[in-house]
Amino acid sequence: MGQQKTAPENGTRESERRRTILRAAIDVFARKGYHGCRIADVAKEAGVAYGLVYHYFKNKDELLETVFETGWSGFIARARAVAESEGPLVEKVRRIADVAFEAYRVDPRAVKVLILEIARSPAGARINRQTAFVDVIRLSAQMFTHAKEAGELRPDVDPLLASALLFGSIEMGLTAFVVGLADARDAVMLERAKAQIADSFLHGVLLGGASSKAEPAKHEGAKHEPPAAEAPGDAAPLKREKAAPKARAPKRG
Amino acid sequence: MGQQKTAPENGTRESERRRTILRAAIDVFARKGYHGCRIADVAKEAGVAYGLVYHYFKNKDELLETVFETGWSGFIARARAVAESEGPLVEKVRRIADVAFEAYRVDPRAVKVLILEIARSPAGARINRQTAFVDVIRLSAQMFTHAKEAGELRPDVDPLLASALLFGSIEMGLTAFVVGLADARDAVMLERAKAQIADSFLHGVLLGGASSKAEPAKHEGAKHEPPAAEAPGDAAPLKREKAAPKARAPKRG
DNA sequence: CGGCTGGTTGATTCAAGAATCAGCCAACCA
DNA sequence: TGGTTGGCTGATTCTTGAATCAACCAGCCG
Repeated sequence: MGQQKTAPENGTRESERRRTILRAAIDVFARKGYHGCRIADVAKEAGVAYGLVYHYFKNKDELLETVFETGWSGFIARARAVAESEGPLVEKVRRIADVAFEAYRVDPRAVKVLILEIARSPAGARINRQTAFVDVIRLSAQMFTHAKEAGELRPDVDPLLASALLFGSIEMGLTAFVVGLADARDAVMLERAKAQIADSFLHGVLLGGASSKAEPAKHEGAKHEPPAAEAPGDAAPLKREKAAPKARAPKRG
Repeated sequence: MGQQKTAPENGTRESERRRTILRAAIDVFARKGYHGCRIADVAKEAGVAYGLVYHYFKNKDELLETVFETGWSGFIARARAVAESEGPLVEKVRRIADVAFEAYRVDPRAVKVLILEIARSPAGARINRQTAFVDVIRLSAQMFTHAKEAGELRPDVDPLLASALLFGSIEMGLTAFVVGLADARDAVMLERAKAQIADSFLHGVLLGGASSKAEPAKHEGAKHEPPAAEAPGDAAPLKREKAAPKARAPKRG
């Protein structure tokens, strides 16, 4: 019984096929959404027989669950590493934003599924999903608690809420890209969005508030001056044209 | 043809029954999620025959759509009113947070559905949903653009992104309650959360940043001192116990 | 009173698609 | 070479639940 169905157990002994299917699932979910696609779609995308999906995954739910765990565990591990590391809060917040945006840059599809399908979705919340989501927030809440004790935070700031706000900002920032509100094809924009999220969260948006002056805006030593792309003609340089994705037609044959 | 099926037309001439069904739909969606419930559930909840649902709504999708429009239109109208009003940005931001939290206080179920089911959900994005969501963000982005021109915003802040962040914060703040991370039964907590969201967004969370000193923290003239409930023992006063909601068992008879 | 109208009912129909299963085939071993 | 194993196949079965529809009933009008 060194290898039974639906259980890869040891991460390494994971069949090539299984991974192919998982990848296909991510792509299909990202394209049509969990409910909007059939197992057949996943199988086809993976170039594999319908039945094989069930060889590797107990059912459709487990498939989504696995997609989730795969993607999420990576993120949470990195986030945890940052949260539990030593250093000033300012730095940590920036690095957390980093982690999230880097994940998006590397695999936007996966992030899309995570954000759109899993993070919320109460339906079939058989698994952690919510729990896992809540975990990161708790995790970083601890970070804020420590920061507060160290006098880095305003005393009237609630750590749990601050944590929720940080991730809310990050999530919505990413959502803007996922949804096409902002152009995701431009790496510079991702970079700027990331920076602004951290900055706004830390210093607020008001003119009066300490601008990034107090801190080097970038910890990569790059531009201190906004890039030329910053055309002030239109006030929303992140905006762009985008055709709405075509939804599947109603069933009627 | 003064009144054909599935079309209430004039808001006022809306049959009592129709409203009952809509209400039931909100409750059931909030409890089980859109995909997790059958029309039969809605009918039962409304105390109405199965078929009647189809008398008033073309199909399940239209039902969700209507729930959405009903709830959302109210919110967007208020938000727009605030965004387009005169006054300092600080005030506007606070009032927008107000609108959102007030909506939640009045009808948490409806807000839950809006947040969990509709705002995201790419599946069946037949209608606006996303679009509508995007609209509010665009709307408030204009507000930020004006504020920026008026010199109220830091120059390096992108209006569109700022808007996304504000609503991201609000949404995640509410989500914390929806999900049970924070205790929603306490009006004081809602009040505090609301205040902190606006404050953090405006001034940031750092100690160095201008605290709410520059502005009266509350525009309702109420408590300037945090209530006694503010036990500093645990660093996360918003936390509370909560049993996980029971999910429907897997189909297997 | 008897027939018409329109809201109401819920059993029946029907399609979608999840899950199963009987077996195929390639590799490997005796 | 014949037999065994196990990844793999995809037509078939079965369940679920959306949508339909024929009949019902209450009020109303002629």
